[in-house]
Amino acid sequence: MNVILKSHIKCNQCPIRHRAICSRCDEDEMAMLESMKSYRTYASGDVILWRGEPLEFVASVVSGVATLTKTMEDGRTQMVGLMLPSAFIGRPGRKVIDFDVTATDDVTLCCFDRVKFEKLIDDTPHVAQRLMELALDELDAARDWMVLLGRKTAREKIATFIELLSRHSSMNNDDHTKNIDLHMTRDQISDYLGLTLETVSRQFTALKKDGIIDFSDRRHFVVKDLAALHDETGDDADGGIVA
Amino acid sequence: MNVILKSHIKCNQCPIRHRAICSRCDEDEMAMLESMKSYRTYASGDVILWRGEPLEFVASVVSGVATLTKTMEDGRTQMVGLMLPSAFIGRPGRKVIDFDVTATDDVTLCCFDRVKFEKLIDDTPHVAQRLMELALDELDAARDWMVLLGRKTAREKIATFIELLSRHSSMNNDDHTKNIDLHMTRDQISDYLGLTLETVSRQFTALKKDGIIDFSDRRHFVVKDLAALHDETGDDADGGIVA
DNA sequence: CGTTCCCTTGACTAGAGTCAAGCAAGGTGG
DNA sequence: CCACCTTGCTTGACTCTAGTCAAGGGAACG
Repeated sequence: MNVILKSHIKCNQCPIRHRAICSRCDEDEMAMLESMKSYRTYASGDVILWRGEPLEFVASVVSGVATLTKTMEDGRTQMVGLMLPSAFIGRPGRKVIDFDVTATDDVTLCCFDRVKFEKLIDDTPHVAQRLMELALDELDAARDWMVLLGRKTAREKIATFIELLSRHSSMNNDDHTKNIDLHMTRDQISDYLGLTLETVSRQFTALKKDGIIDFSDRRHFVVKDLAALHDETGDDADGGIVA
Repeated sequence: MNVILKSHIKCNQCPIRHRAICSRCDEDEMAMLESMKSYRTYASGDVILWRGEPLEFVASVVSGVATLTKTMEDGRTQMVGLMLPSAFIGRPGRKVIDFDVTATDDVTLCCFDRVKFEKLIDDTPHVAQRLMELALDELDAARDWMVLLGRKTAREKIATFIELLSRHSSMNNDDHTKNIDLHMTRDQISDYLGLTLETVSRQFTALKKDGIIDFSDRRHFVVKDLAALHDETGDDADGGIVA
């Protein structure tokens, strides 16, 4: 469950120091942030924020993965964002958010009181600049995802998703033959890709039958043919659409 | 075709003065922007920027509507943004953009040299702050659109689209019974909604048969039953998902 | 007046959704 | 330690929505 901790990691030892909203800050600005921050941790599956709930804090993801989801009245759900470490949750100037934020892993957040943070932005241009960059990056990602949701087939969606995991995994570990962790259930993947869980399952099976991937267990797989995988994504040869 | 004009509208008479990237600027900052800007105009249908083309300028939409589209190798196209007056095109820190920008109406842009603008952002916090807000607004819109693309039925997509036009039109003109201009062809609408043009046409016909809308000609319609229209969007009663 | 563009409509198809049954792994309690 | 349950996943059979292919209408324009 949700635990609030006083800040105990020094900012200059923080794993997301170079990528988060603070990345452009100088020493004085860092000292200011350091005095304001507090950490919260959430267990896998915890809801971090409910849609419509008043937004008391904004936060950077320090470790773990959180998802943003929107649910329609009848229960249809669409994931609208995947928040990896260094991503920023919440927005200055808005008192509520209109999606649910959920921890898919154990998550640690570096939190700031929303009202104080809004004042900080006016005084600290480096934070606004970095927040602008992060928002524009998110926007690029959202636009790529719109192509996937609006135009790709189920097979292309799954191939794109696997390629994404594979690229992300090889950033941390350059052995391409290593098992990759799916992190999510079939149900969560279907919400991410705009499919049903049955279709996700069938497409995994199909890609396995075609020798493109192989599952060691339900949650871990190996990409056996990276080029063939890419051919199934619908993106062009140089990865253009993802750019 | 594309015409470049020296700036001739004074910023303090500009129609988007209060909403564009300059909205937070003081007099000195405005003078700076005024000296840098130039206008470009495009005719309906002109391509403003091709995907992959080096990005020489960034710009605000002053009048008219531009679209951002991504096209897959085999021609499948998805619109990923609709740029209305005050929207900002281009992003500091990126030399190319990975979508096409097209004028759907006659469009006037207020342009700034990209490199100069990037320097400006470092010196003018009010611009970075506003750009952050605009990016976050775009992000919210993109996330709503992801729900539409991933989870809504054809009928819900069309109803949402019509409601969007209707809301936008009543902002400028509060007579709800007035003809609303579609602005786009069926083909462009289908690219916006992730459908085919035939499905768009059929859903228009269906909504007309059900007495919810009525077409005066191919491009102009009236909403006859706003409540019934909303019921078809799939969004909840208070418009929650759009929030 | 013919051509082009845009749109509508019909007939058919296919891809993904729905409903349902059952399996496997892991956890729990007797 | 075994029986039982739960959760997550797979698979099959069937349905249905939206896509595809094709024909034709009507307005606009040269």
